[in-house]
Amino acid sequence: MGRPRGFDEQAVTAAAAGLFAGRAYDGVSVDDLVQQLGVHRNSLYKTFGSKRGLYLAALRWHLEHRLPSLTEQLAAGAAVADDPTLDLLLLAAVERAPSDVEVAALVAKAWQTLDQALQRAPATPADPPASTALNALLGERLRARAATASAGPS
Amino acid sequence: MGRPRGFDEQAVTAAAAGLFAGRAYDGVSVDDLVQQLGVHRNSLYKTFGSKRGLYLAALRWHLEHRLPSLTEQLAAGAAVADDPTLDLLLLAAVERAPSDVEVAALVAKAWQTLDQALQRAPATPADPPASTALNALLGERLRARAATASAGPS
DNA sequence: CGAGATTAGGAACGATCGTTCTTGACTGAT
DNA sequence: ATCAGTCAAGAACGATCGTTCCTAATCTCG
Repeated sequence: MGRPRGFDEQAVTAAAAGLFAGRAYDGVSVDDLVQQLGVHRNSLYKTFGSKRGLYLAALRWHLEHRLPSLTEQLAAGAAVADDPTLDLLLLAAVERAPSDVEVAALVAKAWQTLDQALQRAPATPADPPASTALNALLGERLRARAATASAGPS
Repeated sequence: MGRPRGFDEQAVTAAAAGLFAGRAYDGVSVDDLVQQLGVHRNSLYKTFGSKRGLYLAALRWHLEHRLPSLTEQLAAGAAVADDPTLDLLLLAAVERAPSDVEVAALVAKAWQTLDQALQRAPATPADPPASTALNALLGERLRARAATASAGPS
């Protein structure tokens, strides 16, 4: 009953995550989302409730669909240089988590998953804390991100 | 000639850095700055030119005045858990640097300084790349920050 | 073929953003 | 004392923010 949806909710969610991985939360306006995702304002608000709702959905989607394969790659020792999932997590942790408990919870869960995956990496002789491997990875990605300044001041 | 300035420019710069270390750039409004710093709008714009000007001044000030002592502590092996300088750097690197080449340059310079300081840390038997120590430190601070969710969603 | 329901399209809302302007109070040098 | 120059106080600006509302267009089902 009623007109069918003209967009794929999952595709939109994933695309939104791409935007949120590139710029800060406040740097992505609803107009940007409407334009880049090709979905109308009304549909966005009907489907996700609010900008924050879309953000949370995007974060959740990435954590659920992309994080598993990412952890596999990491556990296999592969270098994942520019995975957008890491960027999304980085931004979520630094910028959103301190002022949004729901984001903080999602980020904490992601850390947990990644820690477990990295601990089963090619064994090190000593026994480092479970977190050191992920810390190093995050630091590395953080620096790589800071080095990719593309646009002008504002 | 003229009425003397009613505030200490360095103190204001430092205080502004404190605000920018706590929230994202877009999350700190000019009204916030005016209110928290106790300096009038006009004075801020007269002194720093713009919000971005104040941000850059704050970042530069912290890098020039706080980073040296921070590197000393780090080189001495001290644990600097909650230094606001690190938070400011973290936020600058993740959120501002990708879209502001000037911030990116400052951040890169800070990395360089910290790398050198950390490489002279209590010698490790092997010879890790110069960056690994800092990477670990950044990762650690990143996670600590994400875990301190205080305020509600919005 | 109509009801009923849900979408797309786009204008419009109040709030807040960064920035500028106007006015008057204050200070230091002449 | 006077004048010039700076600062303080706050109103005001246009732009943009996230969100809502209204009006068709378009689909499914009886």
